[in-house]
Amino acid sequence: MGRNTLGTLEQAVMMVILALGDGAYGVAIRDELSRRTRRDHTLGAVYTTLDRLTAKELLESTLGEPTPTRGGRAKRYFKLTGEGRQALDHAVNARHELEYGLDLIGKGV
Amino acid sequence: MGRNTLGTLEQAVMMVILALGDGAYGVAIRDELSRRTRRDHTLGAVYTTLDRLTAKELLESTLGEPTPTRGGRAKRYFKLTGEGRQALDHAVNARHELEYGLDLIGKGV
DNA sequence: GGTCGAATATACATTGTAGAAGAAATGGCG
DNA sequence: CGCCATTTCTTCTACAATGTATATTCGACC
Repeated sequence: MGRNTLGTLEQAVMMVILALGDGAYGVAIRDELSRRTRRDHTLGAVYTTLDRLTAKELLESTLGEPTPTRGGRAKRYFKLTGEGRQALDHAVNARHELEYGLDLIGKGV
Repeated sequence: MGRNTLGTLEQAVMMVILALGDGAYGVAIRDELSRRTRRDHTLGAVYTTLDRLTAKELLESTLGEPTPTRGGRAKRYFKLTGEGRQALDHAVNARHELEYGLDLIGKGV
């Protein structure tokens, strides 16, 4: 069984999906991601990550209905699978283990 | 000035270096890293990361004295530069921003 | 048809990871 | 004493996985 290690962006995207709940589709994910990280992420980067996570079965997606607005094409909504949830939890725990005992000057918080 | 984004392993290595203080050299870093992440990291992986972070001037290193024990070759000690400290802080803050408001405490789903 | 929101395809750069090889030190034995 | 096996640590090299950007396609309005 291959260990499911997660990259920085992958983790970020998964967290954003959790934060968005329903309503987590490509463009919204990109926007929220950019907002939270204060960095400009391109749509391509986000979609590529979504695809890869889906291929690893850490995410699953469903196609929604078109919305009656100009350009209102059907959106693809993403959510974590059980496995995805587990992988993210593991990553978060590992992270905390690493931060443990360190005084990282997090002033922004 | 290129943005200094940090990968998962890069951040982990930097945190371990902070945790080790003096005494942060290749092998010790590998061991502590493996212990904290509960994963087996090879020396090659660690040294490559150390090299790259040094090239980006996020780390600096000094060569120590040989120790009078069998195989006691001189060790190379690493520590964060100011820039490295800054980059790590930024990464940690971004992370917190992402975790903010999420219920991530995974009770083994 | 034009253009707008959304998604897919493609290409290349950076990071992650492993295994093998090279260097410097000591200890033991002929 | 000289020398080589052994130990510890570092460097080199190669390839897989992630990160990132740009261009292209798709479908829905007006």
